[in-house]
Amino acid sequence: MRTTQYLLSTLKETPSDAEVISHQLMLRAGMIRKLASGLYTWLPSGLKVLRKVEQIVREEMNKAGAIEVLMPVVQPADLWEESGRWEKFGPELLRIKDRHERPFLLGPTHEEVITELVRKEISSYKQLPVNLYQVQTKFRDEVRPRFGVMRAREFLMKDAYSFHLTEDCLEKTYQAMHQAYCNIFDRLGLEYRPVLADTGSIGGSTSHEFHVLADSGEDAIVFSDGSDYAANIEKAEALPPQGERPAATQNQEKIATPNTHSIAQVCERLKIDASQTVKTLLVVGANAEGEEQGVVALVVRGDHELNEVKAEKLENVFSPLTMANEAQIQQAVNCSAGSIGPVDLNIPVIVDHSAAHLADFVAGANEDGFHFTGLNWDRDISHYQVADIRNVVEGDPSPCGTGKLSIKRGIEVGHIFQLGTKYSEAMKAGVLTESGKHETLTMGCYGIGVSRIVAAAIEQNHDKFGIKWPAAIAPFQVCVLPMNMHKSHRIPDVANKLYTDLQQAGYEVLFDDRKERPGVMFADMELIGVPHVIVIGERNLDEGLVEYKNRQTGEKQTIKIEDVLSFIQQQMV
RNA sequence: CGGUGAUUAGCGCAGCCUGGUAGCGCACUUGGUUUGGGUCCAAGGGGUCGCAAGUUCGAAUCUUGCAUCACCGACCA
Repeated sequence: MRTTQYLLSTLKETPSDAEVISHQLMLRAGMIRKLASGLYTWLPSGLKVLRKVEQIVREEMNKAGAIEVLMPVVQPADLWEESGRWEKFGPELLRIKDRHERPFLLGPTHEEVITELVRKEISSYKQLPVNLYQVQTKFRDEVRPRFGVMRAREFLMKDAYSFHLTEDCLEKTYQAMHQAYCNIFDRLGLEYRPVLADTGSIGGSTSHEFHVLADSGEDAIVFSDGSDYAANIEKAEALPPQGERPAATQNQEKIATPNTHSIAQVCERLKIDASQTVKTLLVVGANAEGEEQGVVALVVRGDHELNEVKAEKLENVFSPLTMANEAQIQQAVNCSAGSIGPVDLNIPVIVDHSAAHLADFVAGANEDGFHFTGLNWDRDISHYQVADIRNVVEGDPSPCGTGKLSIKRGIEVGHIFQLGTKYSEAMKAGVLTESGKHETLTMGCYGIGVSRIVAAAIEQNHDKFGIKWPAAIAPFQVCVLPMNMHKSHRIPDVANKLYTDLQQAGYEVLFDDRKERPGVMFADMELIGVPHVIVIGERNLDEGLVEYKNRQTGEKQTIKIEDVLSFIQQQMV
């Protein structure tokens, strides 16, 4: 491709609303342009990368025995009413009506559609198992789209759905998908980890997420240093502290702490560590039917954080987890949020293991401007339950029993679930077994965020000059940069020949034939991240040489013109 | 959905307080200059100042409403 015939669209300045590096570089390198909040146009270079990721995903899915289909983006509401998600899905689901006022939606996912397909097309156990996938545009009306295509409203996703008669069979396909995902991320050349994950609102039993490791990642991933245990922090269990709780040595004492609302302020005033305090959070409670009812107090150590996923799984806590509002707090404890404590509450109190292990601790007195010191469980606070409701922290013992936990950031790029019968039951998808009995299908589902991978790859592979594409997904493999081409005949002759030769050898070559200064060319090619750069200048031409520069390593060397093709071939291996 | 802020040329911004001919840098066009790391000089094109209403002789500027966008938080298969 000649740059003069191409839409290069690089930017010198960084657009002000791009926060993360991948978003900035994708805009600057001319890969994407924003159309509206969370909606992006893919420009030629961006699309080339997107298609490469897509193709690798497709090849590995096919290799793993999955079969490609393509389902509509627009889906009829009645299917979602059948599965119950028309009601359950929040405002993230974009609902639309057609000209006949019939309700439809833009698909954020395709469980309903695939289950509808399978219940019609598959009727015998002989047709099982089957694993169907598509690469399709999804739409989720995110409350707050951000970070470019990393969290866009419209995005490209590969989603696969498998159907089985037995759990064992599902397990096999699940393992095959796990392996396929590892193959995909290996081929993409990204540093990634599969981690244990929460199944979230989708339900089901086993689930793994695949994370690309990057400091800018939105998820916290925990690792054991003594085993290969890895989990999303949402899922990682905090083990109860070892040994007996220390004995009480202090008496309960109420002290005045005016204008002291946060744990940090309390610690400052009392000259104590946050780990000797507890914080008490009020959340909306739930009755036996899971409907909103009253408020519940959740108590964690002052230096710990509430784990919302764990909390909303508790029976008497409303899901999704909702913090009590000011009116509810006033009604329940008659003080403001900064002064709540577990003493003498007439609402359910759920205490984290670590908080329940404290002796002589500090907490709010349920009276504005006062705290208790010297508190002790059972002696001062009687009615409470103990549960795991906090996030693990660096150095906690690993739940697998070996090693200590460390925490890294990750970008979720894949998620695989064993769904079970949640959708097949609601939508009556089953087959006749060998014995002629009707049996409900067991499902798995497997997603990969294709467009998100592009951003994640940049987060992990860039420097101050621009993108450093992994070989497998670079938009071009080689670029040919003639220095001051218009001033001589020799240079365009050599450049044109190299361009043609490399192209004929099957490489995607970007030939910068613009009448630009060298600096502009270098800067643009580094920004776009072309891995192999050939520079043709008068300087080396007398000796029949051109310069080669490797984008990844930054190494430069001169090579003979007639060796360029074989040299590049060598570099690609 | 709450809090904050923004909206002026393709991009980044100034002007607004104190109403009076709409500006700067980059980009773009033309000519020259320079030529192995984002040259320099000159000339030029491009804006119903987010939308609507109001105040005023006169509104980018003051008032009100609306819209869009962003950041923080909540939210999130």
